[in-house]
Amino acid sequence: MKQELDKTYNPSETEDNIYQKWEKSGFFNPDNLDLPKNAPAYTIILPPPNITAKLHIGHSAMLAIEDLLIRYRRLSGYRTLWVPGTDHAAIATQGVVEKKILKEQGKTRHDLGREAFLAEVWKFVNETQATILHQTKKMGSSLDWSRLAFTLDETRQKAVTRMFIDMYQEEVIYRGERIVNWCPRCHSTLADDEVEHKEQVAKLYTFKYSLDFPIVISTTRPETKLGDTAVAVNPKDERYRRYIGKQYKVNFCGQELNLKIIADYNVDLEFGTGALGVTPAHSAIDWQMAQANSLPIIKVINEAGLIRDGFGVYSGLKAVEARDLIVAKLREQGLLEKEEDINNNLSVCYRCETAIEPLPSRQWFISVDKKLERLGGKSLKEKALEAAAKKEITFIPERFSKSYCDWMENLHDWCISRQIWFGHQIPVWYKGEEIFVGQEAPSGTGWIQDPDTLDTWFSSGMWTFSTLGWPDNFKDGVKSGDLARFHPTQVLETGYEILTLWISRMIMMSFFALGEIPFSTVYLHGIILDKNGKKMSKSKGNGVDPLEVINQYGADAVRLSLLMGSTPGNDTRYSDAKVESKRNFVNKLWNISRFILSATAEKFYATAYRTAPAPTLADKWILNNLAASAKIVTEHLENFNFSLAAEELNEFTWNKLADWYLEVAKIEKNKEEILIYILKNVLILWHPFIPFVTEEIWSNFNADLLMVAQWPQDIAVKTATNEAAMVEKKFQKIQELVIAIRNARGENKVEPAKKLEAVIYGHEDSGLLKEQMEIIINLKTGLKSLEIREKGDKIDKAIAAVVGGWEVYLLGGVDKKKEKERLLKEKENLEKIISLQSAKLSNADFVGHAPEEIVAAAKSKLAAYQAELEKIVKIIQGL
RNA sequence: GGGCUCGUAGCUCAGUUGGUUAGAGCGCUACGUUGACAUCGUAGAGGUCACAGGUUCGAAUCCUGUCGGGCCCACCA
Repeated sequence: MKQELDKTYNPSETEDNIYQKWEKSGFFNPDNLDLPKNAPAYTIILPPPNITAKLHIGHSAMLAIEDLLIRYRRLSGYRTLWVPGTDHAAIATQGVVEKKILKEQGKTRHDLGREAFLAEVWKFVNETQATILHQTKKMGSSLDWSRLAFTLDETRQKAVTRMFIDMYQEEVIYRGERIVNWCPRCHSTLADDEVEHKEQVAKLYTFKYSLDFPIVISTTRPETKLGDTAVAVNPKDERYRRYIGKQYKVNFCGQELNLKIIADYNVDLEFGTGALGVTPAHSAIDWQMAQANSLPIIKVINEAGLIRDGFGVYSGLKAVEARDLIVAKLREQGLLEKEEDINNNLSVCYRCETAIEPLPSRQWFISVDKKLERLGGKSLKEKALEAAAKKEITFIPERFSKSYCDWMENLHDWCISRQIWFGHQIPVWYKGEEIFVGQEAPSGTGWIQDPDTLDTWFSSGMWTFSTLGWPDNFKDGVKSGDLARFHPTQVLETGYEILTLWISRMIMMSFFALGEIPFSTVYLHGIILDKNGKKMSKSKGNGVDPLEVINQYGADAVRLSLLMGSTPGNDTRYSDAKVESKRNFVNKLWNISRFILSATAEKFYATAYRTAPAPTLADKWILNNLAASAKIVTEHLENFNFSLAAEELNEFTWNKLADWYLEVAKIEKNKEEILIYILKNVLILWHPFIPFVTEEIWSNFNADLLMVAQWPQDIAVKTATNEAAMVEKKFQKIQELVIAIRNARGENKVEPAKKLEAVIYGHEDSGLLKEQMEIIINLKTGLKSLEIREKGDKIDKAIAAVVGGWEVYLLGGVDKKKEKERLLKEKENLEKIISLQSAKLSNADFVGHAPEEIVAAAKSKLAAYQAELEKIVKIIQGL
């Protein structure tokens, strides 16, 4: 039953219904798509949002881009899969819940105990997860919910455990002692990238260990000097060269130290005294020096940030207290030479901002350098670098390939154990000195599981294949099921800020598990800043809630505003005004459709959208433009130029279809088939960008779903190329003429009510039909009384406009004097342009070097200008 | 210290291997709007493409340098 559409589009009334319709259809799941057996797969695994909080507008941008890619491919006949999921975000989540129970119950996690605390975390996780999934659906995301995953669900736990065991057996995972970033408050290690640097003013103390020690050193942390085992100097430093290799016994504030003088290029000659006390246990760089020089390691500070036993009066003190005491003692002994303020960067925990204490500790590591048989004798690092170098994985924009490689080359072994409770517990069991690695404890009593959990990136690093059924779908090196059909995936789309954190890990994990890349293209989007160009953050309160914006403007408008006017890898600013303008466009499209459907009888609704009906001039023009635009849009989408694709479509839809063709269609008859044809194609082309409104309009005249229609990548251009060009030229002339008439009318300040008359002289080779001229000009200018005469007839009225081969005379309200002035000015302009153009053409280099078609264009342009000039000169003489 | 990035209209941004007169949206000005759309239409104003050199017949685009914004990494003993 034919129904008139509402005057304005109301997103909030339709979006939920449309989404339900999509879900019910089952087409989010590629298994339900009606496709030939050999249809190529197109897979994107959604970067799982952290379940620490609800989604922000940045997530919306991610969803908009990925859904665009997915919908475009689905329409293009791919076996399209987009897998949803969420990330347990171990440390971050535990931190949020710890804060929550401290606030609500006044308890710490230790008060609750591991089991009760984890129950609290899971409660929180389930609530947030529901919110996130709801928000994701509101954006219109065509995710296959039947494959929903969580980085810590049962399936993923199995996969993670298996990965750990495999890596342990290949000795990629090992247990070792290392300097780690230790947060004394969180009681956990932090990865290097979880450490933040805070600028501060620190005291730099310059002193001697004892009176009989020859070298003066500087430090900001005198308390750690209790564990010094060497003094390092730069080998180039003349001042200290003679000491290198010597051993000294000193008494430093009551502590006996054995100090060796070593040479190391890491020592900066300029800083302090150019000599550095080496404390292997409490500085990463000192640890390296200690390894290189086989120095003993003395631990001074414990996990609680207190001085350990065995350091006399200092034992049990906080590090800062010990520092004061030592400084006082040095001063008392006259050893302290200088005390000055310096700027330095304090390493702090990214969560609680507690100062990091570098400590040696037994942790689990993944070796990135171990050569592996399964990788043809190459290491994970080498394979990961090779993938980028050989362009097996390409980056968009390309510059991130360099960042990735730089980072990868400097990568050290990855510490994967964390001293927190929420996460994948390490599948290692201890009984005294015995150690067992496996899913379950071995038989026998007394086995205790390692209390630590895995770094959250361990499980998210496996995301492309743990979501596709690994390890069950991988036996004896052969993939099966989803893994065979969808891995490697096509695109990994995410923010550039986790290029190193996540992407690098996924690549290494995939090589280890499957020997292949996880994805072939990495598309990186920028950050959405607030309207002042500042990062959005909870503490600043400048975040934008996607649901609120969707409620106000509709999901389509939000999507389009995030997709347009932005380029990969570059940050963009969010503004309501932009969303509003996109909402206006959505409404425009709605009204275009409303007009077409109301002007079309129901029996035409079935018109095929794959073949174009036979056209008149204006029809040919719009069809050529549709075909050309479809081609350009497709190219832009293939090249990830979403913004340009949308701009092209916008230009076609608004400026060509609505502004010109629909106006023609109001006069010319029998356009129903062609209108439906165009509308269907326009809706398909727009669907990946604005799925809701397009599907809603489509449902008014189609029984099937738009989301599985056929992309017009090769719609026939009925006219030959040269004919298309001619059509375009003719139509352009009409457009120019119309605009000229409007201008003339405006300049002559003629009241529209006067219903101007005009006489238009046709040029013999303009190739336009009088009737076509009449229709369009009449319509677009409001000139009701229009007369078109053959050239040669004389008329003594003032000329208003000259366009191409056409002269327009307005029969009323023309001031001859004014007109002459105007024409003289135009003449002057033309002469200027002509002289410029001739100069250009007479330039031998231009003709010799510029492409032929540009030279030809310049020539014809010049000819056109000259013709027009002649005409104007003639008219001026007549005035 | 190393690296990346940006500087184009009042604002937010496009501009894809250098090529006719540099674009869009918003804002602004003027005019208009009786049946697709005021979430609208028509027209207009507004740009030394940060600056200075260079390469080229030709530069917003490539090179060098300067200034200014942003980001990342490392180090800060």
